Amino acid sequence: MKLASWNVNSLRVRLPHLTDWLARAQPDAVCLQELKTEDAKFPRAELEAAGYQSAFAGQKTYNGVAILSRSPPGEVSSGIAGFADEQKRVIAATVDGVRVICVYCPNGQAVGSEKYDYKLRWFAALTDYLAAELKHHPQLAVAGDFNVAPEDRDVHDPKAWEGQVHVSEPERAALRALIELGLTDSFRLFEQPEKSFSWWDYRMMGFRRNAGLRIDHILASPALAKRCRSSTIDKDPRKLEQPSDHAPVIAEFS
DNA sequence: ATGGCTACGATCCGTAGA
Repeated sequence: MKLASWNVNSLRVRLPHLTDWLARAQPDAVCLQELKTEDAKFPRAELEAAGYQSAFAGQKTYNGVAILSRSPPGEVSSGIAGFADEQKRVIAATVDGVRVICVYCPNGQAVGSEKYDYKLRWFAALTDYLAAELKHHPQLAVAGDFNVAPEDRDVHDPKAWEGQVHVSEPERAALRALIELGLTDSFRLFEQPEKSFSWWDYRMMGFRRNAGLRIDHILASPALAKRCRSSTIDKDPRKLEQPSDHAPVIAEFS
């Protein structure tokens, strides 16, 4: 099973890139974030024509998540059970026997802000939710935009970013708490190039300078991690005209 | 120098992302 995650930063704008990429990369399932579109405008037919079924939870302008899959998605649910949230950031479905949970974690804006507090509360709720999901689904993947760079090697300039949102210690601790449920960062199961990132700022020629962060992750449960055969970041779509600021991340399972 | 792009929705800029 080839599983991918991609923050598309507007599904409407990125649909041509997405369908081209699906045809080329041939994933079995894809988690999408930042659809920025309401459900009534979700391009279900176009994606079906590309060979993918869709489960989605969208809203106007902001957020929005989807899971695309070649096989029919089962047991679809959205949101975090027990955590009331207007923002559409989580959708889950069972695909080919794997519980796939697609997440768009809050940005946090700035350390100490209201949005930062929300980010930390959201992570705590997600951790409780995943603990319960893991009990029911030994084969489980959490894939998405976590908006946290786990370690300094996931940051192009750790000194410049020190203490900032996306790398601050409370955020990293929140991600660690989630990982300590028994999840594995699939990317780090394998030797990787130095300075591997999944997001680059649109400004200041961030991509050309490789001034990026690795904030998009595919986490695997113990049983699923054993099946992981590769984990990569596909930078090619970031090179196109009018790209998303994120690149797709991919993990393959036997 | 705290900016720099991009997308959105409603304009002719503000909000948000990261």
